[in-house]
Amino acid sequence: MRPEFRSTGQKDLSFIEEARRTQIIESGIEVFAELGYANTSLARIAERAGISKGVISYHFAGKTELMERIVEQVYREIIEFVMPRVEKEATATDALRVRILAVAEYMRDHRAQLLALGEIFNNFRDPDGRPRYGIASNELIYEWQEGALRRGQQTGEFRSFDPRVMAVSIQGAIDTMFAYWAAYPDHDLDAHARELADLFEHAIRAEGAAGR
Amino acid sequence: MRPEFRSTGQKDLSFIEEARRTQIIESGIEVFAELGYANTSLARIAERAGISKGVISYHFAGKTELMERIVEQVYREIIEFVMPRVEKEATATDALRVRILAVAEYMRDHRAQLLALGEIFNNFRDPDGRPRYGIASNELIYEWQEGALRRGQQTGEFRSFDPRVMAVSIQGAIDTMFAYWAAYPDHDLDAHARELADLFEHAIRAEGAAGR
Amino acid sequence: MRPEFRSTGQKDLSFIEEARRTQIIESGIEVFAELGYANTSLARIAERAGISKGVISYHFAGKTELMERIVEQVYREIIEFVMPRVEKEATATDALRVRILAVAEYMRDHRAQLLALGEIFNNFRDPDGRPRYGIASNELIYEWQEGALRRGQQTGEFRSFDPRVMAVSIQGAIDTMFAYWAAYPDHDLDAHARELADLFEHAIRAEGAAGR
Amino acid sequence: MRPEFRSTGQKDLSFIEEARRTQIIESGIEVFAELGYANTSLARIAERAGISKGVISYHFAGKTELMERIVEQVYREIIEFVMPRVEKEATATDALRVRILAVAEYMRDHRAQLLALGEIFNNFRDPDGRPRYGIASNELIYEWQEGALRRGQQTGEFRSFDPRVMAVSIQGAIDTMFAYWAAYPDHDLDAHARELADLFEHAIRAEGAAGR
DNA sequence: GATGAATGAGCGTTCATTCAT
DNA sequence: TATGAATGAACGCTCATTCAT
Repeated sequence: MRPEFRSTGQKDLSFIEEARRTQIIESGIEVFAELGYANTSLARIAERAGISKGVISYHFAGKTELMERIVEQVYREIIEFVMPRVEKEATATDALRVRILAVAEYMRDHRAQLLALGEIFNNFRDPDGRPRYGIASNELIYEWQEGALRRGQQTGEFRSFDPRVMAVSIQGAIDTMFAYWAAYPDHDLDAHARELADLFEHAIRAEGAAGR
Repeated sequence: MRPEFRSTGQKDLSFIEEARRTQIIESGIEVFAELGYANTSLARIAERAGISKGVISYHFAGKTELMERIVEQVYREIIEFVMPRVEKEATATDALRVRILAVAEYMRDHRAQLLALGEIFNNFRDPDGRPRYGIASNELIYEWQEGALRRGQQTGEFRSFDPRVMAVSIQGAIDTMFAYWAAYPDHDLDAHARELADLFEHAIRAEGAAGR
Repeated sequence: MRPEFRSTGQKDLSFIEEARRTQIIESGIEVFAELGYANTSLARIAERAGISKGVISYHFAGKTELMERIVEQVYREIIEFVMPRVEKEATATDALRVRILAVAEYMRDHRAQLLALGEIFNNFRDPDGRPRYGIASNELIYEWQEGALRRGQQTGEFRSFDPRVMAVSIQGAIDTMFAYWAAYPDHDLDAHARELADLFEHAIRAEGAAGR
Repeated sequence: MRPEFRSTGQKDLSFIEEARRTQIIESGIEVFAELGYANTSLARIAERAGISKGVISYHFAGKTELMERIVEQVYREIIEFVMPRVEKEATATDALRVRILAVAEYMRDHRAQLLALGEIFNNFRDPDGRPRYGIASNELIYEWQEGALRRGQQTGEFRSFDPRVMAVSIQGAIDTMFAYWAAYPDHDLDAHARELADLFEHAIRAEGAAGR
């Protein structure tokens, strides 16, 4: 049994331990992405990683913890990629456009990560049957986007609309863009992203404002 | 075992047979909706229907066929509900608005059906691991919507944009509306639908056109 | 999945179902008796019964239910064998003697049953780690024996002593007799039982009373 | 790996080695007592001891040896506690009484030790499935007690009875006293022991002898 | 038409043990 | 001395499917 976390925190994870966990997480991402949630078993992940099945149970408390770590890691990666780019923008309009383009840019090199994230998000349930993640996990994103939209409305940049519905729709359009590209890898992701940015620019700008 | 071949086609399904299949499909929809794809087994569906497990295998070739029938039925219901309403509209703009509102109206009374459809769409895979449905199954919808958008562009009603991306985004926004409402049942679905209609009206109308 | 009990109760268990359950219970008794609690698995019980492993899970809710059924059945058998014999006796002294002899008689032909019962009694624990049975399950026996002893004291047949301690010790001596005989099958069980009856007769009779 | 052979015997166990073994044995006793045989794993013992799992395998040949050492130690402790007290008594009657009282006294402060001993005694089996200990391990005690009883019979102190059955029953009554008290910690252990001494005094004394 | 019964593969998990460091 | 890491077998259990009745 792997020792529990000690007082000094995660740093106590040895180099080897950390490497194995990373390896298992990456194999897990690949298998979730390729085979889907229902066909992903610890045995298959172990096989992919070239290790024995019990190793996963040694490094993770269970399948549950492995999935949580996958979600955590991918989520963090996305945010760390997207947020700095967005925060550089001056206007709310530009921030929204950059957000869409940045996510698309991240997608291009992290197809498996996002597929795995989706599989787990949509399917992982607690023992009582309730979704562990699901759309409710987007709450932080919704709130952040809502705030940005409200500010755009206050400056007069944006027209009047329900910021929550708009925030939800923006995220939905981004997710849909990914799903579409994931299904049709030849689809032009960047062009799609630019179209999406245009779409929402037209959708939210104040009535009198000129187009780009 | 139920005979495989019948000379006169579906009409040979006796009344009892048809009733059983309907009963099983409805129970299946409930279970998929409540427990999710990974927790839905034939045993649970049979339990819900109050029948023996073997009955399902008797009436359906397997879990696979049951899921296909569920998808078929729900899909057909939606189309039969939405299309007549859409086709009554004269302008492309109104048709889009009505489409969104009609789907929302359907959602209100068919939460389980749409949840089940989503579970199967997102998770059902062929033995080789490839998705059976997935976003590619929206192709017909995309093409229909694309055509409508193109016509709007030709009449000058709509601005210039990529009709495929717009069609995909419209469908994504509708799906997202459902997922959001399914997670937050107190959410005002009709208001959301109206906001969505406004959103896309602004997003697609020709530059000089007036708002509503 | 085996259907749940229905309103009309156990009689709904079909003949085959009942036969299989009996067969599995008997195989379970044999395996618990031979290999001990820790070495008894559903796989070994199935192997002994000559059936596939899953059959047990089909007929019993789990290992837990199987063990409960074994305990129930053996317990009931013992009581049904011993009680009628005891109740025929007139004096408390004779009743005690007959109880000991009757249990010994039962033991002779039900070694495996009693070994299995002991294994489960001593080892079966709830998920929280607390013993499911254990000595506390003897409470009914203790109370019954205690009552008989009290009556003997009231009639002046027995001397003064703590009836609970005596009841516990009688049961303990009987259990020990079984364990000793189970370990040394050549040991003379009947002679042991008679010695035990004498032992307790001397131990409990009123001071002035004559020996046998 | 720890060297197997040492020329000078046990004294070669370094102080640290001895301390570790003691620590592991004590943790093992606690875990066996609390969780029972089937739920006791080396991992849990190591966790209780606050050491890595491999350490146990380093200091003991395996789980087998650890259990043997636990049995040895507890057994020795009991004998060292009880025997000197018993040997001080002059009459066989008093020796028996003192034996019972002394064991009860030991129990009071060594509940875990005796529980662990019982778990291992009743469950530990050789790879071939046969009990390693079991009631047969009481042989030395039986013989010693048998001898004492025979001497009492020769001096005319005791009546005629089968000394082996009596010895087995005495030990059984003592074990049962412990089990009962272990299950009901509020039970008055000393009163129970005194009752037990009275019980056997009445059971074995020669017919004409007076009570206490 | 319908069922109860059975199967065998696969699941996540636990375990005692081994071994390089 | 001591450890972390890994292994592979076995565990209880669930599942879709098959089949005789």
